[in-house]
Amino acid sequence: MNAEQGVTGAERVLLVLAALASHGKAMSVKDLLAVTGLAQSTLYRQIALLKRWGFVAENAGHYAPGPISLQLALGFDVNSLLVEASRTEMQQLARASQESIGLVVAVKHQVMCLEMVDSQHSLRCSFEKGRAVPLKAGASAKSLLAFMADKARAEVLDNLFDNDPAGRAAIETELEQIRAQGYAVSDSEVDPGVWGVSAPIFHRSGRGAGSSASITLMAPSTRAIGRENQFIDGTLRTARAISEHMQTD
Amino acid sequence: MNAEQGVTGAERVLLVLAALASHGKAMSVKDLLAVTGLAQSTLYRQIALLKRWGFVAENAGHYAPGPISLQLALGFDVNSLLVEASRTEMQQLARASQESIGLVVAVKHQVMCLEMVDSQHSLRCSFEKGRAVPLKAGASAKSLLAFMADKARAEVLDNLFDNDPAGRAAIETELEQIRAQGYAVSDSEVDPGVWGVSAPIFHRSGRGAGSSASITLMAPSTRAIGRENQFIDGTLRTARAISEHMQTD
DNA sequence: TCCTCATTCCCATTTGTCGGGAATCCATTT
DNA sequence: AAATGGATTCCCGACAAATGGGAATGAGGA
Repeated sequence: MNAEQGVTGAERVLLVLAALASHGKAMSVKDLLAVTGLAQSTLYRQIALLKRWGFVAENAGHYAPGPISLQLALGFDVNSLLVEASRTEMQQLARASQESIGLVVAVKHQVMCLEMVDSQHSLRCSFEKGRAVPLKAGASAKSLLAFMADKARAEVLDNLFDNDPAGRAAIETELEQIRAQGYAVSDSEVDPGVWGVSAPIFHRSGRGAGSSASITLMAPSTRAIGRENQFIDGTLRTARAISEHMQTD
Repeated sequence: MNAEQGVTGAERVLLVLAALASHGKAMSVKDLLAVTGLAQSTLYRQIALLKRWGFVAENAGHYAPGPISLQLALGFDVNSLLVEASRTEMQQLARASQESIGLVVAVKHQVMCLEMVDSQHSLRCSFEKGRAVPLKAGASAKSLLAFMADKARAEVLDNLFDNDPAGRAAIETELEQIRAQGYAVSDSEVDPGVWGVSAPIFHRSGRGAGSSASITLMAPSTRAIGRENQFIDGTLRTARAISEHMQTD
């Protein structure tokens, strides 16, 4: 039994990198101090290290991910079986539904978009590859939470709802229901006017049989009215199809 | 045993990440052991850490960059003043020359492509964003080496030519000449049939006034014949224009 | 069945890291 | 010009944490 909570040693470097990644724009040292909670001298040491390796770049006192990030992203794309296996199915669903389809995963306490096939409508919901939002609300987040490993879920919820036992309880029961029905729905839960449905992809990674990826369909609420079942159905079917690809490969 | 001296603590994590980044495809533990020179137990500890944070992903015993890479890449794009400042100029040069233009930087011991504007010809030279090659040969590499800080150059050359004093001496004098003329040229030096010219971009980052980025024009050797001066000229002009943008900001 | 490779554990040792605080720089502001 | 505030670097003793050797286990492959 490992006590995993204390931010120790090497973890501090990753803490800084992760902070830069999720912040979305260049951060000052002050920002980083606040976000990471590191001591000043420690922070500077980590920054220097990361800079030396090309993991962060500096612009006049502001820090952002460095050039090696591009290389990493390239490596991710090339090697992601999941994205590979999903692309075709996602395109089919996009064509059939005429709405936007996303492939999302849970990373730490965020839901991140790995791949996106946009709707052709001029009014469309979208999301960039690599963009992330808190793993807290919305169809994607709920679907991911519902079907992730119990321990991992507890860890996330402990963190995101530590000051809100009521909200915590509410989401727990909602997740229970989502597990029962096999998908999650949201309406204007994160962004007003956006309706979404998300279903889990199961891939047996190693021993665990959990899920940490989902397929999400997003549509303007106005276009979703009356077509909820069609959308839900298609999303479920797509997620299942991808799950099967992941088994056999 | 590690050839380098400075591999300490937190650096080991980055060592693993960097190895995955530059390898280009998923690596087995055995590969990583060989490349990083770490002890088995240490390596596994680093991998576990990186996995926990989403920096690496695993597929049946093979490791590759994880999803957070996409987020990092996004952050890099958004915040790279250099790329921002270069894009327009690069497009102009591409239009004028009808050849491919790349923006490259030196990262550790590699030359990495940050941005690329492709030629319209069906026979074209190209290079993906994020792709990297050894900082050893070719117009881009030589231009970067020639104009980088003395200490950094020494560090790279010490490393890449440690078994080849003759090659080391040869490139030193070549770099000398490149510094004098302000640009580097190559012909079939890395890839057969590819001609290239590369000129440095100067940006005063902090106190140092060195350069670590270059603009490179690449063309099939056959199309370069007789147009060398035109290409060299255009590349120099473009690099200078970008340098100026970087000053005034 | 034997051998290779992946993965996990244990533990004594030592090595590197942490962070408080102060000193520098630098660019503005007053 | 002096002062103010942020960024950045340096120093150093105490402490905790990481290292890696080795062995054990599991899974395939040949």
